[in-house]
Amino acid sequence: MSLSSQPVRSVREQIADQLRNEILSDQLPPNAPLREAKLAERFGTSRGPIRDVLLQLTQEGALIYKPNVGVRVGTPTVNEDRELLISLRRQIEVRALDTIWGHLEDEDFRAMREILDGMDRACEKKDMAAIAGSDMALHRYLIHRAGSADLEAIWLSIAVRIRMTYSRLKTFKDIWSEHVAIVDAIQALDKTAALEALEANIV
Amino acid sequence: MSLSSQPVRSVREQIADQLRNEILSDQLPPNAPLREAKLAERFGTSRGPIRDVLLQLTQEGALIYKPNVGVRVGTPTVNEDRELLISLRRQIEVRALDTIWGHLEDEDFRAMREILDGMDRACEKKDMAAIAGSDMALHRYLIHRAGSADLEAIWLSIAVRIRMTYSRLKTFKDIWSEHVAIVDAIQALDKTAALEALEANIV
DNA sequence: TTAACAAGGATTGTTGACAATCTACAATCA
DNA sequence: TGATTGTAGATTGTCAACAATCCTTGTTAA
Repeated sequence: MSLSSQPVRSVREQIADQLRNEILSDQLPPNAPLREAKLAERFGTSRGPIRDVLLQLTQEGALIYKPNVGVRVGTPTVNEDRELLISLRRQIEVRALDTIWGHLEDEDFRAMREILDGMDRACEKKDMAAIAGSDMALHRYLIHRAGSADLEAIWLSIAVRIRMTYSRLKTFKDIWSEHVAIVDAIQALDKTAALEALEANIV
Repeated sequence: MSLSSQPVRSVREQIADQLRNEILSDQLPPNAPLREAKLAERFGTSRGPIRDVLLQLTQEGALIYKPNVGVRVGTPTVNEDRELLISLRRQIEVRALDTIWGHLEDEDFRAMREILDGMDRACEKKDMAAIAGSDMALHRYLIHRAGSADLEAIWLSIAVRIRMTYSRLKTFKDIWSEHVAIVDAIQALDKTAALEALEANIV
């Protein structure tokens, strides 16, 4: 097949991804208001599709909706609640790893390496939105390959609320290295290393 | 204060609750299509608010959306995935119980008893939508009182996907009794009994 | 008989306009 | 001076109309 077989992504999906990444990377900081009309102008649509996106992101946990007032960027979950969410997220990711173990193909590793390449470039450019997006995309790829849309949706809802922080790492490159280690261990079929790398990454 | 202080529920919220209950009780069976125009007629609104509701329920996990085609009722999660969701749900509910333990007031027990009365009436009438709604409402009350909107949203997303089944119980009255036992144990501050009743209920 | 194509109807997606609600600020009153 | 009220502008919520897409059925060709 010589023609591209990339899935066509809907306008809604693209806008949602873009805004989610901006929220996850703090480009849109907690409590920042989002205005339908401005976003419609920014993305070249009418307000209708923007409303859909804002509603989706609200349900995902990225935004807080107030009737007749609008939506604002939500505050990340903290303290014990965050600990519980991290624990839940880990359980889902470990389960996904179990499910896909030994079943990934060359195409899968090609796709994950591609995500890592994007992350590498984002780290070079210190582009936090793209870093956050790649981070999310890699983990999500594994969940997605495990095949349960339900677990994937719940995982997303948790991941969005946790808001990964990168302050524990010294350099941008460390963000990338940590994720490379996960993929390397999976590809080498070293489950102990994969689980360790994965759980060390979700904190 | 002699005037009612009941919170006003938005039209969207009321429609979402009604449809969710119908889905949870199988009145709207898996794979059944939902049509915007028909629902708009049924609820006396335009299609816009209905689209909002359908999008919300889709994100919650009750509906499956297909671009340009519409939404259908989702299929409950089964097998190992369901086991994991039940485990996650239990962890969230146990955490909520910890958080509220010893802090509930007379007003809370009045509210929960009121939900149980509604469940009792629903059982008499064998009204599955109302039973499912009461079941959800009681558990959700506890989560809500624990004070984390994030955990509440994730809990809802899990609960909707699990779809409680009542076939393990002999009579409609058993459904109610099982929930009475939970509230009784909480009110008596008997934590062991509360945890046992709660976990036995979520299967 | 089966597969491919065309057409009509059903339904969703988008748009712009109007109605409803909220917020911020100024003016007035006690 | 602080509290209350009124007003204007910003923004969301809803509506109806039109555009786009899909599904179903019927027809035709191999």
